[in-house]
Amino acid sequence: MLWLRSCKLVLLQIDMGSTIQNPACQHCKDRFSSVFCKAEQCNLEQIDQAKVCSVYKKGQVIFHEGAYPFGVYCINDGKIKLSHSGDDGREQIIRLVKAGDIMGYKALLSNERYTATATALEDSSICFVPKDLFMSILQKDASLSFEMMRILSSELRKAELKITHLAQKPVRERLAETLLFIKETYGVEEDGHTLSVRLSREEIANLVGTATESAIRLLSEFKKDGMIELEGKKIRLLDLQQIVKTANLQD
Amino acid sequence: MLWLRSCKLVLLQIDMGSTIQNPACQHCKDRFSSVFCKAEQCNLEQIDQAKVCSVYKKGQVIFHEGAYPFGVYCINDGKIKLSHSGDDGREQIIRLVKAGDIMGYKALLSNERYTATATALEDSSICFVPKDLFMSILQKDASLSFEMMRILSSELRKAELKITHLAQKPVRERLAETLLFIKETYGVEEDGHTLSVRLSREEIANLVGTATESAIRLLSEFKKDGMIELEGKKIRLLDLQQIVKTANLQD
DNA sequence: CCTGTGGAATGATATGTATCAAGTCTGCGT
DNA sequence: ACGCAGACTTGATACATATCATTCCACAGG
Repeated sequence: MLWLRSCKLVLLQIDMGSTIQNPACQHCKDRFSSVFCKAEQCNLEQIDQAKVCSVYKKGQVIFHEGAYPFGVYCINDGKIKLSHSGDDGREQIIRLVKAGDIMGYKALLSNERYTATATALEDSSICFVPKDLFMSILQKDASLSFEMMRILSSELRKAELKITHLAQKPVRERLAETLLFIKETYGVEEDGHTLSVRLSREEIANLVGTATESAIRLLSEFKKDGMIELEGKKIRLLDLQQIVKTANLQD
Repeated sequence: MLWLRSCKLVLLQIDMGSTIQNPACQHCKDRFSSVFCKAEQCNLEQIDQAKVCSVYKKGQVIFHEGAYPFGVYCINDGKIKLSHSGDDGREQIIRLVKAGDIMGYKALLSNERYTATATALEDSSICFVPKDLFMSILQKDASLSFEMMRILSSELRKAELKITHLAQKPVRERLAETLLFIKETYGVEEDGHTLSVRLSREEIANLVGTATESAIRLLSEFKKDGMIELEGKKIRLLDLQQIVKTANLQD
């Protein structure tokens, strides 16, 4: 019983991430692409004062499905996955989050518990803005509200498109689409081809919505067809045109 | 060439719906459940003045995927389906809209074209609020903005859940879930069992995300198992507990 | 009344994907 | 360097679901 409690304590510590010197929002390299770029200057300063910036190691959980939200998270640097865990334990990746993005706003706005778990895909530095402050600024700052609505609308549009594709497209097309989506989201390395995230095959499968083995098999096929190149977790998109064609995108 | 143009004119006329006596928002039976209930009184009056209420017949299209939005629609009475049409022409129903709900806000907020088509499931009376007015009120009225964000968040949550289920659950479970969803949305008739919408088998399939024949077959099974009763397009949910169990809902 | 039409139902069959079961590889801690 | 656990890969097989074809049925129009 004793070890259990101390174990929990350790976990808690891990979950908090380690607090680092707070970098000023005004100097954040993503201040022009983030939501907050729309906020009024005075509000931005308030956020800057109140926020807490932490570093999370790869694999660490930032927040858990079912937990109550106490604020929003703004990614300073790094890559995060947001995922639902289905009834049978299989996870479904709902969103990929990058620097400048915020997360955790949905639960906050609808005043419910988190419906997804946020996990760091690599070491990441993340700012936390407390609920009360965020909500009160949202009340006063129309352009921030507006930006939030824009983001929500855009996420909703993407989600609805994903529903349609999940219902109507075969795994092969969805996998090709997912590769393009990863490229859109996180970009490529200097060579212009290698995706700049390292995802496990299981994660790719959970993004596509299929079994791990199916994802592996199709990736091998793509490789055989010369569309991609595989080297461990590195994925190089060689023939982009062919991938787009395979994805069979119309809308 | 001439007949083509006149044909288009006729279609346009149909699409507009027929304008009727504008009922006052203040007397709308759904004014307490709609988004606008949160709007400040003065703004509500403005909306009331500017809105145009029209009647659409069953099967009529209110707006089309790909068209530009000029305002939001608020359902006064009736039932609407919102659907994507996939690449192969099959439609995916993404939302069922009822009295008091609004639609068309997503395209408006993200300033893009409609990504879905709205079709009346039965004769419906729908109010149209022009874009400029809606947007300008949104700028001033924080509580309306807030309510919009709440709605968007909630829709997003539902969409993400649907993604997970579509990826992980078999058709049988999704069909049961869909029946419950229809009940939640539109309710039942006086007998307490019969769903109060008439949907074609194809529409049910498009809601579940499966082939029409599969939906039909499973509905027959449900009937054989005594969970439901079928009579043409009427569906009676007899054994709710069993349906919930079949849906296998955990989250 | 017949007849045509569109939705509904059912059966036969094909096929994509999941699942199970071995293997192989790889990185990591000792 | 070793060995071990976890990730990856590949193959064999089962199964759910889509697809195609046919029949049935209700209903509207001539």
